[in-house]
Amino acid sequence: MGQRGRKKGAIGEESRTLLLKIAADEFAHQGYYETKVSTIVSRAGLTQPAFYLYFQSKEVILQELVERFRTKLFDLTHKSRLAPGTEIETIHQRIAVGITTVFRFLQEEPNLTRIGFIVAPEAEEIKKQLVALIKENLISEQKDGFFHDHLDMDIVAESIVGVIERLTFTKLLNGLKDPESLANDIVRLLLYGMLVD
Amino acid sequence: MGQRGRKKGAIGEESRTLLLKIAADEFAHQGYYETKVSTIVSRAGLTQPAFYLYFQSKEVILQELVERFRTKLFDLTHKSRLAPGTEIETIHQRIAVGITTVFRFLQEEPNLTRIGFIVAPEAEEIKKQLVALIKENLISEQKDGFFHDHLDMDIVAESIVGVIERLTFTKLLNGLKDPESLANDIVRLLLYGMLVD
Amino acid sequence: MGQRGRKKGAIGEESRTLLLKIAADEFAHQGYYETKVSTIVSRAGLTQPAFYLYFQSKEVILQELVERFRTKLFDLTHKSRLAPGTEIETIHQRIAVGITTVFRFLQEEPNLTRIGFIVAPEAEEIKKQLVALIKENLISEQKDGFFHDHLDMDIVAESIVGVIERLTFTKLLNGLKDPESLANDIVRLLLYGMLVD
Amino acid sequence: MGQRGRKKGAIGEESRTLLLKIAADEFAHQGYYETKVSTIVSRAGLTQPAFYLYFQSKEVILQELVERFRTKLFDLTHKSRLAPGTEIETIHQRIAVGITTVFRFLQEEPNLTRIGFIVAPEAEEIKKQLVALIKENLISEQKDGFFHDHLDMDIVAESIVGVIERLTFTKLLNGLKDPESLANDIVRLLLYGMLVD
DNA sequence: GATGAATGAGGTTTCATTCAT
DNA sequence: CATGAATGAAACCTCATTCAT
Repeated sequence: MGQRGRKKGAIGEESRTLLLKIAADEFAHQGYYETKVSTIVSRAGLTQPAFYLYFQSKEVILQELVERFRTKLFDLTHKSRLAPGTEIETIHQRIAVGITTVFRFLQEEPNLTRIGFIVAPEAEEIKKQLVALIKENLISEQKDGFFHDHLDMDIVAESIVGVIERLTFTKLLNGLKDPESLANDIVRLLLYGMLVD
Repeated sequence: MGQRGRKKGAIGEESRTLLLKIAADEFAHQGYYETKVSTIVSRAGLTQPAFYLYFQSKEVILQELVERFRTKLFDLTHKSRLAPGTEIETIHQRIAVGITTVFRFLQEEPNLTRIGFIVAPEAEEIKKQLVALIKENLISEQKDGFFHDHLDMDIVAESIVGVIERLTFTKLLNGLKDPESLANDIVRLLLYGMLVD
Repeated sequence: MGQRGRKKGAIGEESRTLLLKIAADEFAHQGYYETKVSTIVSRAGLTQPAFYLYFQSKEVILQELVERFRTKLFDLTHKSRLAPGTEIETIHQRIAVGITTVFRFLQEEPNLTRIGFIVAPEAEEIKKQLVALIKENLISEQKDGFFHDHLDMDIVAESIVGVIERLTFTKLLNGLKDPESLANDIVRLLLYGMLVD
Repeated sequence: MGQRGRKKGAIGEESRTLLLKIAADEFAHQGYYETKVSTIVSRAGLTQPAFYLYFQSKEVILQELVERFRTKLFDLTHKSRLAPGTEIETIHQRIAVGITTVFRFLQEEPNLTRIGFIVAPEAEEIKKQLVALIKENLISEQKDGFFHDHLDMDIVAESIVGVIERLTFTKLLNGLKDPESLANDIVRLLLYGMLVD
């Protein structure tokens, strides 16, 4: 399809996408309230009414970004759960892979990550869902005898999410560390503990 | 005491304190932007100009609350560091006590906690300071041979703060868990790990 | 007739007519300002620019509807005046027939009626013309000795229009009464009065 | 009370009253949609936010005016009903007095009248209430044998309101006729009819 | 004949903040 | 110490209308 081969409505779709991208950037870096529709459109080379051609309101565009984040995040965690680890994998490896996957996604979508974890009104809800998912996995592995019986997997799951969140913003998104090594750090710490025996 | 029996200035100080308390509540529960000066003053039984008698601006009153949080938090962690643990204490106990102290404070000041950890623009900075403090302690204990050499104490400190933050909001501030047991959970998890040997 | 069998322009005329009809409906029921061009075109299955293919502006389409109403209304009253009543007719009958004719038209064009009587900026002007017409008739009949000399036919004509307008909206357009009986009610009331002799 | 004797809040009350008065004028002459808050406040020598100090919205200030109209109108018709006509009064006089009272009020409040009868979304409702009130009176007088049995008092009441409305705008509010003579015209017409016996 | 895309202009409303008393 | 009254600034949003295809 040549440069004149634009599909019907292609240019509108482009504008919409552009607005979404810029909005994500603004929301991520300025927060909801400091993000002005006027800024978004002017960065897109458009005027204000154009914004309302594609989104009902400022709130709604945020929602769209949040849903995008939520969906991708849970799709991915779901998929990674189904992907059967090779038999040989140690539990360490299996968990590390899961966490790596999450980190990879967060790294690929830094703006959505800031939005979904911080800016969104539903941020807490999203994290809760993540906790629930992780907790499920942990419990099944606990039943399999991998983890101490006395561990409260709710607390552990919350902790993991707390750690992931913190390291995401302090080490991952600023390029200080990569997904793999971060995941490894976490797994090693949590599995074996800090104490010298 | 007659209507003129109030000590001069007392009532002003009272109003100021009241405004601060209400502002903390509003900021904590509505966030900065959804907190309206008009709401604060009306809850205080005052009028808008009265607000500006005590605080230069909405931003400034937030600052004051943030500084209050920061100061208390670091005073406390400082003091707790100086308080010499009994010789006999295990490392487990020593760390647990430190974390308990932090949790106790956060629990006593739930509004300031939300403000210092979430609402404040300097939230990240505050957490970084906390990380630094914890990291110092950890390194010294690592040098004393308590912890594995290979552990990156920066990551560990970040993780601890991440865990503390998360558990504060999901377990502590809503009364689901108390400081001691939370601290214990954390210490046990981090010191000994999850793995069955 | 195949899909290309339409006579050129036919479809354009159809669109124009459709837009007019829908606009009449919207103006009649929502008023001028609550009627949105976007609504009109979308109800017509068209897009906004299409609207401007047929009408210069929202104001102009209203004008066209108003003129349609005005023309029809005065055509009809004119014609009904020329149609010679049978010699035998009582004055009662003659007037009743005139009013019936008006009501019939208003009933057939409820939307135009609402527009011409309420929505149009020229509503007052239109009613004034109607008053003038009626007044002329009345005066000639007064000269013929049918009506009391002392009656101010200006007031009477205004009254008749007032009554017609009110009964149109409260009894005619909602189907509560038909043109004939309404006309009769009016004529009886005005000719013979309410009083028991 | 001297010129410095202003009661607390007096000046605010003045602004509010002024805004109401100007708004009434604007609504009456420009209609709701062509009335701009900016015009109202600038005519009052104020700025836009001042408007919202006294009224929640443009819609609400219209409502307040409408209610003012409605209340006054019905208060007055109520009172005039209770005021016992002298025994000696003819039915003609009694009715004329009632209509005169209404006209006097409409004349005193030309802006509210335009608002209540034309501009208000509830205009129709208000007129309906007026019709109901008049109808009641008429029926009781019909039972007393003053009026023909065959008259449908619903139609008559609607007619009276139609006439009042029309004559108000075409004869009363522009000073062409006074309340008394208008009322007389109406009563004479409706009671005795137009026909020469 | 019709559309996708966009805009100019303007309107209502909100809120932190200040002035004069 | 406090208030009544007001404002500057700006945000979001709507709508009729047009341009280029």
